[in-house]
Amino acid sequence: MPRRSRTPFVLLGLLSSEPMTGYQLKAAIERSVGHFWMESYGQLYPALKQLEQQGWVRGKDQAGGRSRIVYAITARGREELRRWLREPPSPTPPRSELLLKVFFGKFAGDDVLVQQLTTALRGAEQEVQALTGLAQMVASSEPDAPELTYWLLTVDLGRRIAEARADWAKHALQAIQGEQ
Amino acid sequence: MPRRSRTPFVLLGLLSSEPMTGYQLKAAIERSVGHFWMESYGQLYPALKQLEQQGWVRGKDQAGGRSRIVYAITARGREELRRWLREPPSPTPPRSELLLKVFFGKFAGDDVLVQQLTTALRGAEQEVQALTGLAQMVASSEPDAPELTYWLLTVDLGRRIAEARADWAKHALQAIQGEQ
DNA sequence: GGGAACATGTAAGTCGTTACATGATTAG
DNA sequence: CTAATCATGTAACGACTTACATGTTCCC
Repeated sequence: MPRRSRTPFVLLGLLSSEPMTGYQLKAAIERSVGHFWMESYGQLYPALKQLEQQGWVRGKDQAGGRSRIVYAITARGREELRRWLREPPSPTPPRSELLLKVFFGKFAGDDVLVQQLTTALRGAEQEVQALTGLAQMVASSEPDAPELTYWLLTVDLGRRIAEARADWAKHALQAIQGEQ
Repeated sequence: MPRRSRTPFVLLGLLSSEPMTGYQLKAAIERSVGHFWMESYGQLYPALKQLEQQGWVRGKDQAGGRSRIVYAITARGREELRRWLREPPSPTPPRSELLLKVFFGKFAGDDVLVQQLTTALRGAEQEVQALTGLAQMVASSEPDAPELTYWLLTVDLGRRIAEARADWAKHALQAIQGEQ
């Protein structure tokens, strides 16, 4: 059984707050869940059409002017979103290219590995910075938004994982260099 | 440009140690890098054929008896592996279904979210246990293997991230339940 | 007038999983 | 003899990315 796409549910989730066009949905994804989820137009527009066929959203062609289709979630759509939210997340097969390069590190020499780990450390530290900054910015600009708690939680997991990666990279560098 | 498959390099990496059949490679992947990487036969066998066409591995048909093709890495293959090991890992687009469910949690009710987070906490704790046990088992059974350091490092990142997820889940549960 | 942003979509191609098909060998 | 393991592969399908194509509207 092929793993099911979660694109429809991202769209339903965002349309639960307010009706939007496909283009606006793309922007909303980047703004709100962009730090842990992304969609391309090639996924988004076909998914919207399918959602409409299923009756989970309704699209209104804006008459006159620029071509625009504003999509709104239906009662059925809300129901299906709630059903999906109750399901346990399907386990993602873990894949880390960095770890592959660590594991086979001996075949390229420890200097290469040190280089990779240093870059990874920098990257992880930058991500910690970026997510910390993001959280502060949004928390101060929209301190009363009701969904703020949930949003902050999503940023927090990203930050904790980035911190774990940074700590690990430091540890790994010590283990490699200390051994030489 | 489409993202390049890393399957060939996993195979090259494992064949760097010793020649193997496709079937043995599958088992070796599970044993060694299975906690952060997996391959299916549907990827593996075609990849081996392509690697042979490129001259990065050489396959020897076992004459007589059961049909077996033992693959060995070539000098060219080692070169290409080293080249790949020097390249920075291509950034993986982050996708977390759990975070999606947290972010849209309000649409299903906090009780659903608590359920999801509790399951996630249990899962993360189990993973910490499993990886800790794995590290101890291998470290004690093969204490002198030269590649042990590298292997332990890969397990360690997994463990740290699982710990971060567990800590986060606890924090999230407090944030949700404390708010009610 | 021109460039940025708004807006919708498709075509081609890769990646990857799952399920199926087939058969030989070995251990009990 | 028979079940597990060893062994190789393919077909079908779905997910996803990238690049392309096209046109409008707003702001300077």
